[in-house]
Amino acid sequence: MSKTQTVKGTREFYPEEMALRNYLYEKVRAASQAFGYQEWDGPFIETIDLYAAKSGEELVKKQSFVFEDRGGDLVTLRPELTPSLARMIAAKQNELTYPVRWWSFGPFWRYEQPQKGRAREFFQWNIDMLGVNSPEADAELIAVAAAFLRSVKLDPQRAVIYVNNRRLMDSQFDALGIPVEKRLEVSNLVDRRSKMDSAKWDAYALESGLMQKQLDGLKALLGDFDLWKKSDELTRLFAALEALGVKEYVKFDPNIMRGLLYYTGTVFEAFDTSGSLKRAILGGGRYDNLLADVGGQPLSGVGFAMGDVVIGIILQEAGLLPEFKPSPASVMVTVFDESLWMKSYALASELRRAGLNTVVYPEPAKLPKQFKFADKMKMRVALVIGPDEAEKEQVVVKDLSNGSQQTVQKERLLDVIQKILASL
RNA sequence: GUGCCUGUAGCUCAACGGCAGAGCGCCACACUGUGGAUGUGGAUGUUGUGGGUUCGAAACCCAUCAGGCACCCCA
Repeated sequence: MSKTQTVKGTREFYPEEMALRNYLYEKVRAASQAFGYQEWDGPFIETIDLYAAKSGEELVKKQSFVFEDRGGDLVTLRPELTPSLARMIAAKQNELTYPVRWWSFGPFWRYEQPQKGRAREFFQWNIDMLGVNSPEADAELIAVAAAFLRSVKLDPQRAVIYVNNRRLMDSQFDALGIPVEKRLEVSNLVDRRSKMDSAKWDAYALESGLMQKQLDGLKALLGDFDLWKKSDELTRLFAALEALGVKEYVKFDPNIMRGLLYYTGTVFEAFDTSGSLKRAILGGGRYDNLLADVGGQPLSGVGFAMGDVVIGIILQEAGLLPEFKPSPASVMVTVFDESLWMKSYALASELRRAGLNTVVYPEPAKLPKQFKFADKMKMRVALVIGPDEAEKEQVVVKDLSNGSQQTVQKERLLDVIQKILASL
């Protein structure tokens, strides 16, 4: 072990991990762009004040990396993106073209206890639509999430997006006579239910001030998976999801509450149903009042976020990651001996100019060693220029996937290589 | 920030308080014009770190760091 350790909860991306990160980025971009969303980003460092307004005390006081800069101002590594989004939208509120559809994929930091699925430094996909307040807009965001899940080959049996609606739950809480000031506590109670055994949970609920009748009502509520039919918003949402072709990924669940204060309508969370992780893959919902806190006019939005850590573990455990290819080059030119060294270098250069990613062995070495290297780097084609070939302007082309090889004239070389690369 | 568990070779793990080991991987050779397979040989290390107990510590105790599980929160 080296003497200096990494900072707790940070992550080192060796080429294999970097490939996974780029794979996620690629799929995130594809899903976002398929629905016409524009890529954007905010600063990685913000003032602490930006988050003080709306993010919730927990996030600001306990989970942010806060520093005093050299000028004495308190700054923080961004723990989430939504406040930056709100400010940037507010700053150009009257010149943007609505609806705004924006997505982003970048680093975030939270000072948390690292464990499986949670790091202090992570990458997060954020995607939002602003300026339209409708269940159909909510459905579009859920459809983007489903499109992503589909694109990484997580099928609806494996990944489910659970949906609920804050307004629906509020009206149900009203009916039970649960006062507004108790809502947050009840929300937390609901969030906790799956983690406690039911007798304990009952006792805990009563202890927190619910009457027995309210508790019974609450339990009936949380077990009612047809409750969505009472909500016009959710009825429209599910109709839209069906039209968008993603209905099989989505289920109504009255137990989905979500802790963040700013959600006002539809809320949703995606989970892996069969893996070892019980953490949300992604989560989001509708928010209505975000811009007011940064000085903008009221503007409604809907969006969600997905961290790279949980989805990465799930895809790995499910065996859904594409095979890691160490070298971005598929072609390697061997160096036969010192006298032919520069011939190999020249050939490699020619191939690169023709658009082929090409590795050339950096020194003369025994051929077995060079071939072993090409094999380990999972390259597809190895080229040899020995004395015989050099004399006749030929090159030996070996297909490393099956061991077959042929000697070709240099003019035909590109064609032959390209044919091999094109075949599976 | 709190509680519990774990930390030994690159990886997965073993070793009763008594000489630190195995499998896989790695390197070399068999193979001086050809990778994967096979065989032979080789190197694995301040037992996370620092202290203590003991004739003797990888093991027991304390501290510390890191990881995991739960709480909290959440992507």
